[in-house]
This record gives sequence, C-alpha cells and structure tokens, in this order.
Amino acid sequence: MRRYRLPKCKILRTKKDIQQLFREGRYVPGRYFDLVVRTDVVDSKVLFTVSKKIRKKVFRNRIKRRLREVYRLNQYEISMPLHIAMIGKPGALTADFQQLQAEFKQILSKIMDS
RNA sequence: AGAGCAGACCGGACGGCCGCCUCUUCCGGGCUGUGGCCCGUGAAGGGGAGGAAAGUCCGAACUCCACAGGGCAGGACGGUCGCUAACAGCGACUCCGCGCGAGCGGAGGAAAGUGCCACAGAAAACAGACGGCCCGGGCAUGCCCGGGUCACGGUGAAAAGGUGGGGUAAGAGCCCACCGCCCCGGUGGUGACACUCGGGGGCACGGUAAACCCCGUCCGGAGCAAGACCAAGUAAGUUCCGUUGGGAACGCAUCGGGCGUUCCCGGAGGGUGGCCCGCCCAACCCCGGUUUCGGGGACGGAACGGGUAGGUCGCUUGAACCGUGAGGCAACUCACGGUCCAGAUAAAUGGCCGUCGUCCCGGUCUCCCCGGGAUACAGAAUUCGGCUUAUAGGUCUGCUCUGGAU
RNA sequence: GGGGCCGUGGUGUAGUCCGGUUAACACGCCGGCCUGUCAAGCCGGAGAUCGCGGGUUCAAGUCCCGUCGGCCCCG
Repeated sequence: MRRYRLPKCKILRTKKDIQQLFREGRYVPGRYFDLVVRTDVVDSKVLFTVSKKIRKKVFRNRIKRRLREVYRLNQYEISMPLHIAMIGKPGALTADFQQLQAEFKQILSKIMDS
C-alpha cells in the first residue's frame, strides 16, 4: 500500500533551487492558489508560500498547512519529476478542502498535458 | 434582586483515519585509528505553542569589542519605606484630587537662577489706577488739575486670603473674632508625614519644570543576523598613513663618524564606539647615497572593492516548575522533597471527519426535541523578569451602593 | 530575529528643535481674462479632525505616553 508521506527532504529549501524555480518556472494562476512549475528536473520537490498581504501569521501558516495536505494526499497524481511552488491566496483559508483538491488535480492535469 | 469596584483563573472536551518536527533505545547498512561516527519511506516509546508566543517599551543573563581611572556632555528614573539579580516592576504606607461608596488617578524643587504667560483687560509678576467712590484746589456746579483707594464694575486660565463686625472723607488686616496661611519649637512615626499640642507673624510666597534648569540615584558600546568553527570559493586586489626625532648618564670603540643599555622630553597613527584629561598599543630589514633623503620588501592600521548565503556549535537545566513547611500585613524570602517540560531554520507542533459542551436565532413556546449559526485574540525563533496592547465566552473570591424580606 | 527612520490639502515638501490663535510654498484642481482654438501667461477661488487615542498646559501640528500604517539597514 502506498503511504502518503511528505518528509523534509521532499521540500525545496536551498536558495539556489528556489531562485531558479521562480526565474525559469512556468506560472499557472488558480482560484485558491497559484503554481510555479519547473519540468527540467530529476526529482519531485515542492514548497509552500503565502503573500504577506495576508497580514496575520496564523492565517498564512494555516493556508500553508492546508496546501501541504493537498500536495501530500495527491502527490501520486504526478507522473513526472517536477519542482512546484504553491502560492496560497486568501480563498484557500476558508474554502472547502474538497475544492482545493479538485483544483490541484485540474491544474496538474493541464500541466502534464502540455 | 439590581447596579458596581478590585483581584485571581480557564480560555473548548473525547474519539477515529492520514501526516510533520525532535529526543532515547533497538534494527539494518556503511566507515573505522575499536573510543565511536554517518546514513535510513525502518521499528517501539517520550515530548511538541501562548496568556498574551505580540508590540519591542523597560530591566537583566549571555557573547563580542574595549578595559588603571577621572571629568564633561548625554540619557533614564523621581512621595516614603521595603521587595528584587535588576527594572520605568511589585507590596505596604503618606499627602492631594475625583467618586455617596467599594475604589481610582497624581506625586522632588517655582522664597538658586533664566525664559514664557497669546487674546481680552486699566493692570499679567518685586505690577498698575480705566470707569466708579472720596478729599482738596480752580472755572459758577455736568469740566479740569492734584491726591487717596481696591471695598465694586467689566476682562481673563490666572488679578494682594474668606466671612462678620469695628473703623474711615471713602476705603483697606487699618483693628478685632472665627476659619485659612506661613515660620519656629514639641510630641509620635525608620520615613513620607501627622497632631483637640505650644509659641510667633497681619499675611510676605500667581502659574508653567511631559520649558531650560537645580537636587538625588543609576547608566561603557553593540547585539544570538551577538559570536566560534568547518567546508566551498574569489582578486594573499587597489589607494592612503605609520614603523621616528631630540636630550642626559654610563659602558664599548675612537682620528672622526659611531654602537649598546637605562632614563627624560617631544612628534605621527590607532584604541578607549560623543568629547577632554589621562592611560594603553604594535611593528625593521635590504640597496643606492651616507647630513637631510630616494627606492624595494615585510609588518601594523584605515578606507574602498571581490567571494560565500551551505553545515556544525551557540540551543535550551533555568534568578525553572510543582508540592509541603517556616518567616513577613504584603511584595517576597528560606528550608526540604520531587520533575525534566518545543528547539524549528523557505521555518515542525497539522489536515479531514464524528460525538458532546457553551452561547445566539427560529419552530415548539413548562429549556424536552428539531433546524441553522457562532465558538475570540492570536503561532515559539538565545533565554529569563516586568510593562503595554488585543481578546468570543465563562468560573471563583473579597468588597460597595440601592431596593425588598426577616 | 534585531536595529533605525517617517506619517501635514489630490501629489511633493516646510513649519515640530525652542508651544501662541487666518498651518506656508510649488505642482495639480475650479472659475474668469487673453486667443479663431489649445497651450503658456495673468487674475481670483476652493481644498487640512496635521495617521489615530489619551495626557501635560490657559493653549498642542509642535511636549509626554500608547497605538496603527509605511520605508530602510544588519548574516
């Protein structure tokens, strides 16, 4: 049985990788979150972030946690190595969790088709 | 019962599935100098946000820089006595103001000095006389001149204690009584201060120090992005300054120049993260010329510039927390026993679901049931002690006022 | 995480140190003159709870405290 794990080594954390991702990655906007994706990589890694327009740190953290759960539970939908940045928007705080998952799958399939 | 004051505390509970960080032990693998070290979709067990984690407003610990000190400047605090590692904190008490009250708020000095007090008003700070009142003189009275006066009038934030009586030309502490004020003494209190205490003074002393200032107490500067180490990597780069001068004594050498040691004086640079005094600090050789000097390297310092943004340590046992006892009105302290309780770093402490609790709304309308909604403020980042600010709802303790019953 | 600076008409600033009774200046805006028209120029005018709340003072943009927002620096 597949285990839906997401340890630290799967998170993008070096400054070089992150800068490269935002410089060369493809930007895909969404309703609850935007994605930045880079395909010319050998392993799958991800990072989660939220704009400081959301003023309170509690709410920014909650959005990041929900996005992480979305990625964790749907990571096997990805069939190729990708570097992904998930950028939370205000709606992700109150939206239904099922809707977040649906949007993630939808955007993902769009990316993998192209 | 209602209204209110002060303080303390909680700030959802239980369960299921899937996850995250960290520590310990074990398992597997690798390295080994057999002490261990490193790695893991590995296993088990322990721990995993707050009362404010916040604002960064104070105070410390700790680290680095600098340290013989002294002074000035600057900053902070400000009733008294205590508590504390320290504080702008806390406790008790004092005086003043506000409140019916429980209580709340304020606090050195304005008879050391300087400045300011707009407008209005006659006059605004060792003051002055506009109107009015009174007296005298002059013109034949309403007018003018000289004098007295602040009791009254108006102004203002603020105008020479208040009330009553005597007194007077009119008045005024001018005099008297009471109240208030000031000074000296006494008594009580560690003290702020208090006093139905004694004596003296007719009363002089406007406000502002969150204006300068004076008095007292305290304060070196930065901050865990402090700081230490490892790895990788660039340009061991550029510019500037300095590594010295004079004198005395002694010794060596001597034709002369000189050399060495000690002491004194001076100069340049740097440090003492504001300034001054004082103090402290390091570094010499080669070549040419040999009196000053020129060139080169090395060393010390300053400014500018280049590279890295990876890892390890600091990093959580501490003025710690929980009991019990003792001292103290209290803040708090002491003794004994017990506990180990987050350490992340693009940053863990969660996501989804169910049941229940609390509150609100609607139906029902004896709060039983059904449906819907709400469940705050807010997320550790070196660590403590405080303060301040945000906060749905709720609990407890003590007290006050009003009304009712007994 | 730590340190520092700034909030004044629509915009950019002055005034804040040392408090004083119409808060100044430039650009912009509105109206008029000029021109065949526009611009420029000239004349006149409107527009500010001085980020917000409390305190000191007779009096606060200015002094003190709290709070909110914005900007910069440090490895």
